[in-house]
Amino acid sequence: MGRPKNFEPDVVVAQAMETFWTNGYAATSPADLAEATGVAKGSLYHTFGSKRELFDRALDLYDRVGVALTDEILSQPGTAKDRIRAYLLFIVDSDLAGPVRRGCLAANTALELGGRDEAATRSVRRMAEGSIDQLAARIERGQRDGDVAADVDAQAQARFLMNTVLGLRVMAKAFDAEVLHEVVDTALHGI
Amino acid sequence: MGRPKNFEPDVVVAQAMETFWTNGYAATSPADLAEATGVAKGSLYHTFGSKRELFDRALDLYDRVGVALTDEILSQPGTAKDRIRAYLLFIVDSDLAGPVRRGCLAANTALELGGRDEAATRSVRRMAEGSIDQLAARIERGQRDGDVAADVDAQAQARFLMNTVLGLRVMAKAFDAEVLHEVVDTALHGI
DNA sequence: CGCGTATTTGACCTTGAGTTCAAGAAAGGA
DNA sequence: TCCTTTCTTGAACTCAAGGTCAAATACGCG
Repeated sequence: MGRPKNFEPDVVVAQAMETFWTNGYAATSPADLAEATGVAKGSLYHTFGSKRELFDRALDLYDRVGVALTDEILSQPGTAKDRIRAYLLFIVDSDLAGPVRRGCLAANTALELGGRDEAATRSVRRMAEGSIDQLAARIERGQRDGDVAADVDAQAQARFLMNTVLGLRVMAKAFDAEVLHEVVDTALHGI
Repeated sequence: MGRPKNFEPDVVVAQAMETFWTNGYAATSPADLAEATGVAKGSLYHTFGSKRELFDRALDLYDRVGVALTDEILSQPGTAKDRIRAYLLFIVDSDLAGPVRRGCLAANTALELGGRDEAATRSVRRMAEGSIDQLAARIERGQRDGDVAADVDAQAQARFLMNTVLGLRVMAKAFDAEVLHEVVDTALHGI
């Protein structure tokens, strides 16, 4: 009953995510979103309530995609060190591949809204903790497999690697591949 | 001749820097700046031309202060590793000390304007390269002093440390002292 | 003292952001 | 078929951002 939607909310969220990712939260206007999604402003508000709610859904999608991608890369065959290197290089290279250096939506959000916006800070923290857990799990598996020394503190290493990833996404805004790859190599010395 | 200024431009730039640092570039309005500095909007425009030019001067001040502070910390007595640790801890702790986690003005700018704004990207890159040079110089001094192994690549380590600093300033938005201190310790393993 | 110059200021202007809404359109059910 | 319901849409609204300006103000100088 009622007129059917003529767009897929999930698709719109994905398109909105791209727009927010490229421009940042504040610099993305409802008009931009309407143009990017092909859905009129009024419809967007009807479906999502507000710009902020749409953003929350976009951030959530970003998280889910990121977790899946991380999992896929880390679980391929190889030592922990190799897989984590592949993970870091993947981040660097996909960042460098696009026409615009967009960095990480979550990190961008942390810096743009973090501190003032309580909810945003919590989301970002939760996402970071998720990534840390994925990395720690892979390091622990490496210890069981015998390719990582037993005395390595997996949790500490994972946090450190998360920190490196965040650094890389900032560095990627201003430095080129050579420098970033060197940083990746240096960061991996501890594993 | 003519009416004298009744404010010190340098002081206003410093106050503007604080405001931009706390709120971000876009989220700081001319009205905010007028309130923070105690100077009317019209006067600000008369003296500085535009919000953007004021921001450029604020960023420049931030850079000069940062360079001086870094130099002071790195040149105090101790091994390279100890001094760099002190530097990292100083950044973390001063970030955590304030009521708001403001991170690094330069990094915030890089993420907020980087990519779209060519001039901002260049400024930030130049500032990062300056910090890298300071760190590299300190490591090389450590090698001459004999407290850093001769086979360490000072430039690569310095870039890596810069990356770590940027990561820390993002992490500081969402994590607490314990985690950040642990990251500092882990990052210093390579020196 | 009055004149020219440089500064100060709040009022004013334009533009666009974020949101709401009334009217119309497309479905199913009676 | 007409009605109800749900969705669509551009117009319209409010508010504030970023910037301009004319009038008022304060100094040095002849």
